[in-house]
Amino acid sequence: MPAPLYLQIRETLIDRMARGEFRPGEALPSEFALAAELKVSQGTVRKALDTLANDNLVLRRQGRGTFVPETTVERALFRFFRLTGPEGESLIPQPLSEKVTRRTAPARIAERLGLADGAKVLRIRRVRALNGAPATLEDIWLDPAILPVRAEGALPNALYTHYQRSHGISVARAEDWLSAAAAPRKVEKALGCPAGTPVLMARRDAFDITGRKVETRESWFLTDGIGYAASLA
Amino acid sequence: MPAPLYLQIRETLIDRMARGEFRPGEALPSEFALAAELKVSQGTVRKALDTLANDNLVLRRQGRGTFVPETTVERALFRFFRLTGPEGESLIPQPLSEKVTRRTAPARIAERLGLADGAKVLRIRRVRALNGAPATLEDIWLDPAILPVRAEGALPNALYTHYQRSHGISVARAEDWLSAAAAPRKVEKALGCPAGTPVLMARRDAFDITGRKVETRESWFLTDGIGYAASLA
DNA sequence: TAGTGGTCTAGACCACGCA
DNA sequence: GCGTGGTCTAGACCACTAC
Repeated sequence: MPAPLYLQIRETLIDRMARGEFRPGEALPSEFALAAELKVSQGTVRKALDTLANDNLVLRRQGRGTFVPETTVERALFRFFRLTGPEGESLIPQPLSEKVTRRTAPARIAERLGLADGAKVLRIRRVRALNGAPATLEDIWLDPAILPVRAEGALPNALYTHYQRSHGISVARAEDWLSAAAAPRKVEKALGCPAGTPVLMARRDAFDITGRKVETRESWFLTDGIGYAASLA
Repeated sequence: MPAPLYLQIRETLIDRMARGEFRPGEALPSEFALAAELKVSQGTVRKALDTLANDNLVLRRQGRGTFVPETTVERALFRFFRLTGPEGESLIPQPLSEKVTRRTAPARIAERLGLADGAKVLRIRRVRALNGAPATLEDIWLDPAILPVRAEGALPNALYTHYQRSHGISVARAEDWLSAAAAPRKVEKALGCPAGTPVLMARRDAFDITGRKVETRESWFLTDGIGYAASLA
């Protein structure tokens, strides 16, 4: 039994976005144009576009068109940066330091990125401040075959924007796994907190629009008046 | 400008579910029956039902009908209990102890429940085990005017099932706010962990289908091989 | 004014569950 | 076999945007 037409069209459109035929910020063809091209009714195209809009894979604006989302700094920060104040106020992280290194993947990282044992990967280690004080240490691990981030030159605060602009990779979805731990030594040093301070530890896998894993990271957060907001529906 | 028809119908259906006209586990009238009753086309009713299904407020099953979701134990546990093993394996909490008390609301709780300062509330304090060891302490705060949970008799493991069966309240949505802390004394005592153990602290507000806040809770989790799973789309 | 997505309708046929 | 929701089509009109 074949998948419904509208789901086939959905996949077609995802493919075309992924291979860069429709680029971030650009409008897709109109519903009628797509319907004519794909030889289905406009209603079927609409249903496909609705499911994409629902997953934040396209942006529909009445009177204007259907757009491939741009990973703007604001979007990246609000959608994928979940640390807020106690009443849910957004916080804006301030970069303090960052360093890109090429190294052999630790076993757990190689596994999470689906690479062979001993593969070379890139690690971005960065420290950011919240409310003026150093509060986050992030180790971001990348497969250079997918995201060959260059070590030279400062990276922007919103990494996902950089992935899209410089490497054509749009992060569409992420899965976080949170636990509490005593700050490891590297966190103590980076954030200047006392030995054994309880910190929020987050493991994240991030995926592009085709569902491919493009990043894995390990982050540590000082949660003094700060928390990770999650919504369950 | 009035809201679109299908949204008005959505609200009508939510109202009717909330006032118990359609009960959990029961089927709603068919699309055609609703269309005839509400004097709109079947397609419009369908669109309303689709938005409800999308928010998990109804359950659609081809060939059978559209159902008001029952908060089964499984559903409550999988949807609103987010602690998993490192690979995302679900864990099933085992109740160890629980106590319901009536007391004056602490200021922060009164505020979160929208009650006057000094109002009387119910507190359920319970301890549960994961993987065989005590791992969670939960303080659940209720407005007795909404959820007059009785102190006598054991409560089921899945509280939200109890809210629905015994009080007609269906929890539809929750917002969690997570931070890390050194275990407070009550957590040390309840879970038997050493002083100062880092624990995951979760603040939750839970809402019914009409959007009314029906519960607030504060939980502490030992995260040894355990984490809180969150999905960002 | 022209073109876009948003709403609403009407009707056909399909896939599924059940008696 | 019948009733349900799921898919697909066709067409009308509205609301918003751009020119």
